[in-house]
Amino acid sequence: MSKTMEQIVNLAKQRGIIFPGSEIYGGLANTWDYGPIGVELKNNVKKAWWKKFVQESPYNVGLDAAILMNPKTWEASGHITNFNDPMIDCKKCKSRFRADKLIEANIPQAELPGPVDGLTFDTMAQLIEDHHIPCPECGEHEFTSIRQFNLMFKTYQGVTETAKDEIYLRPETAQGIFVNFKNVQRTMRKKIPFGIGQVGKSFRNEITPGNFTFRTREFEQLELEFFCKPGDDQKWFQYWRTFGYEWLKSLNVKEENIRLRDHEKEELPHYSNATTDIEYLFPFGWGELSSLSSRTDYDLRRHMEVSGQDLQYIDQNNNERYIPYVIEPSLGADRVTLAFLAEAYEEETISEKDTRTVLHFHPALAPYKAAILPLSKKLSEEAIAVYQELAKDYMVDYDETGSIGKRYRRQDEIGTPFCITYDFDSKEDGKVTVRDRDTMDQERLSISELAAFLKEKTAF
RNA sequence: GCGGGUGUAGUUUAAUGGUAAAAUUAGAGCUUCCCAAGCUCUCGUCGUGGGUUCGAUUCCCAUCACCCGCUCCA
Repeated sequence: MSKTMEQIVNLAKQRGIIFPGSEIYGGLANTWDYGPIGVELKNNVKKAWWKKFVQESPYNVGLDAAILMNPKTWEASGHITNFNDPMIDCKKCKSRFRADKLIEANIPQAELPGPVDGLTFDTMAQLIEDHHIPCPECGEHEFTSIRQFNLMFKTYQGVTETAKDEIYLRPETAQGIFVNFKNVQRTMRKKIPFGIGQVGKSFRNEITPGNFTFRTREFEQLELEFFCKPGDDQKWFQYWRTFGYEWLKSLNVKEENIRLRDHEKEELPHYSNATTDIEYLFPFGWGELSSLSSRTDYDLRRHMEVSGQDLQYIDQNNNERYIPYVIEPSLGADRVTLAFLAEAYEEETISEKDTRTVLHFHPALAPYKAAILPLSKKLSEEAIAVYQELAKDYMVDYDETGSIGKRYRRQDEIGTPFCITYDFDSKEDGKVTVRDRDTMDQERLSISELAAFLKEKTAF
């Protein structure tokens, strides 16, 4: 059955998964707040990532670097040059273009006064004028002046707002890893190959955010920078490519909804010699979840140049010195969370008049692992005792309001995999009924069996 | 940022230049006791700010947000 973003957004708002940001003030464009159910889901996504990419990895360790970094970082990373786009608008058809791309496409390299990247806005405007470059959309030649779009958020360190104290919110978490490469390698006594994983917020002034939490200006990344010997990069690229793909599949993302897309040479970013996106088929179309990049030694080399520090790795075995190559499998935490939400969403037809909305999350991702539902309020006391016992180890819900059927449906809508009913026999035989969200199968278990059952089912 | 569209209970929809209605949801109670049952009661709405008007949810302007398209996307 088809699903739409609208249905997912509505359910998210209705059930405490994701709310529009600052809603009582009329909102703030493209900000979203994770509600009580959503924060559990997203935390579980982050936990599941950390478990496979850091905890269980024989190679990798973790890190949590600061969002605010020395501005030199962005000079070294290339963000100051490359995150600044010269934009120009056609006055006739209102289309917008990048002035540098317009010049590249219309003027042969040889006729330019230098590389396009290095041109001033004035020179670019003059070139567009002199060559009478037409609008690619409507063919007219009537452009606005060139304006600069900086995709990095600026703020000030200290209380005075002078240019000197201007700093940026990080546009990616990766640089926090690169600047700590030496610290981590030395303190953890790591030998190449090894990786550093990090989960954290990044900020980008995207021109067009949208599609719910898919593209927002504040977002969370799941990043791994994997350092290897130059020459081994292709091998590790393949390794992490499979690893990321398998990770998604192991969390119940269907194969037909994921695809790997290798970038053409022309669309490779300046730091990369190979990039593969993992894309997911959202209700609005294919969208990038993850970008696996082979970054060569670009980042460490640039940080060496700008900082003057030696970031080379010394291989003690053969006294070899080199700048490690980097493979970066990184994921968008909000995007992956949205993908799991979209993947899990289903409207099931039970009978002619009856449908139920179900989120078929992998139990490891489910916000609540189980819900305790007493068959009658007369059984509250005993049922609450079961709830409290389980709450020590699991995120569980308790609900005694309304009919039992309604309570099942409520839990289905937030993806709780197991509903546990405490009935009139429970007091006698010490057993409860466990109902499986997906199969609707029921099983009668004692409390100790229940603990083992949940442990097995929610394992990842 | 540009063009187009939309904005009425949590949700889906009505009506109206004289301060708004239904269903559903939510809450309380009765009943039932394993899949949205029934009954009673209750809470809850004109995105925001101006203007016109005796009076604006309705007309006008601005703004904010959302949707579609474009531009962009490390």
